[in-house]
Amino acid sequence: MKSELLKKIISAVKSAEYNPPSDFSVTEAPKPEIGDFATNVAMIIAGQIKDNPREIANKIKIELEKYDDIIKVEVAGPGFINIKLELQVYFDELAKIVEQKEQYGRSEIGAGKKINVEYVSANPTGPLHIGNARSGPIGEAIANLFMFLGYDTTKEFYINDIGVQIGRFGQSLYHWYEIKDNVDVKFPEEGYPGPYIKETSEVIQLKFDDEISKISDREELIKFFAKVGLDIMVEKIRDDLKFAGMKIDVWSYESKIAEAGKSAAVIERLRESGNTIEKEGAVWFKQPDDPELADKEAVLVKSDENHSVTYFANDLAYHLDKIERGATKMIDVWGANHFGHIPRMRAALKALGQPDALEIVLYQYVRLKKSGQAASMGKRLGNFISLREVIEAGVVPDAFKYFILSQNPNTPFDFDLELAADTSEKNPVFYIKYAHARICSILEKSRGEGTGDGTPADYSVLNNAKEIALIKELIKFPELIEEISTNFQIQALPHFAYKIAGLFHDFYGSCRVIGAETKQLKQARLFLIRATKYVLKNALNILSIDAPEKM
RNA sequence: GCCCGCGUAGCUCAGUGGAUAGAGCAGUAGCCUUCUAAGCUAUUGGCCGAAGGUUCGAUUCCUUCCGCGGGUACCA
Repeated sequence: MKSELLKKIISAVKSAEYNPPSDFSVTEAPKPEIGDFATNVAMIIAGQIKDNPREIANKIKIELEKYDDIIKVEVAGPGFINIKLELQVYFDELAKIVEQKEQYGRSEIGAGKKINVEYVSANPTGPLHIGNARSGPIGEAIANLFMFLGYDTTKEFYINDIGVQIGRFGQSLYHWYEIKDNVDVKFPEEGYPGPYIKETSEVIQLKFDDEISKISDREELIKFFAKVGLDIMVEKIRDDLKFAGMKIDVWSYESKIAEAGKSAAVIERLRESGNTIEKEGAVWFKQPDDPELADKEAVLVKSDENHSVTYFANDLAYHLDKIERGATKMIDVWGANHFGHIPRMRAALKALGQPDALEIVLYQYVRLKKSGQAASMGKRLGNFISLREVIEAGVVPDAFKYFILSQNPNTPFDFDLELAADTSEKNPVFYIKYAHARICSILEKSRGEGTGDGTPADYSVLNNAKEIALIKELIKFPELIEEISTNFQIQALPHFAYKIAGLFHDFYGSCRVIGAETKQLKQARLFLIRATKYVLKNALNILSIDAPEKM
């Protein structure tokens, strides 16, 4: 709708004999009484040609008034042009929602394209805490959104099951076994301090009693503890995600990428194309010829005795693996601690001929708030709140998702568990769900009364301001979805759903549907609330939030 | 030190080069013989971190400073 208006404005500007500027805006008018849309085009032109903006606006106004579906054009303030459209334009769009039903807002722009969304990917050295869990709803929603736009979408979790951290994890678990024979043994210096480590170690000792007794070598035992501990943690993470209503399609293991020789192959490819150097006993990624890549050098193969491969090299191999599996675009949802990883990944992918394949959505870490003080949280710090704790404390999964998704991923936030549990039932998500349930209830009560598919309603009886306001908001849905698919500002979607719910509740309060004054009005309103239901349901589906028929 | 992000109501956060800066929670006062009161109505609350600059117009863009977080690993 807005894009059509944009075309008309450009052509009106031309008719008024001005050059349309490239960067003017068309926005919703600040108040419905003023108009539907407002544009600053005249002021931008005025700035360019040093002329009076109101005069320019008046000339454009004359041209705009020639369009049939524009009923009022006004020049206001310093040179805004406020435009009011024929209501029929909105009714036509409403008819489209009713006609397309759950398909409204869907598109085929993604047809034939494959997207891989990688999210959570928490280190399997502990349970899923709300820092990592923040990426869950974000990744889930982004993946759903692309699916909605017709992309073949895969949701993926990458498990970093090898490397230094896993070694420390194994040592930490082993410690609680070793200490039983030797009370003086010290906890590993960079071990994982959380109490779950001791609990997990005891579970392992009990469950794998036989196996443990057969291993005598200390290093082998540590490896054993790491391996089974890892399986336990992955299972736990899987359960927790499921518990919170999130569904991962593919679980990929770093070890499998490495064992399949994919990391070695990537390193070899980079070597052949002249993108590596050897120094200090290690192999580095380096590309001094390209000014963009020149300072992005990073180690691929370590100088240690095993010449072990870095996380970076494995991650590169992993991303190429996703491309090999068919992904035309990869979206990674990464925590802020991966910030430093971005430039070298981009640089190396560019060197490998995949400069545009990777999009990264960065989210800031959640801080823990206790008695007014906020503190960083992490597995290595040992002071975190797990996702499960949050849910068990009374924050229902849908409320958690809404809470996370309604914020810009790039904004850090402070989480207060008690407050969250306390206010969970007051979470705005219920306001949205309630709107959906209310609609379902009305539709149920009026079943068989002209809501059938083939009955076109005469929408022109909808002339209440609340009805019009609701329609005007509903029809923004398709453009909003497409916008988010390019800017990843997912928080706009929950806010949109909330606004729809608010407009509906408002409408509900002053307009009767079943008891409407005339039959025509009742029918038109039934169609209006059906349209509202489709849009709400689609939005909630994308957010991975349940849309209940009853509450 | 250097690089990136953030700083908006008591709390948690939206928002934007434009016309009076928003929401939830918290507070105050009302509304259920009527399609679900998980709702509605009214109301309190802000030098949009500070100072400069660009602009017809800055909370938004630029510079400096302050505060917080992250990065600056042969951790992930």
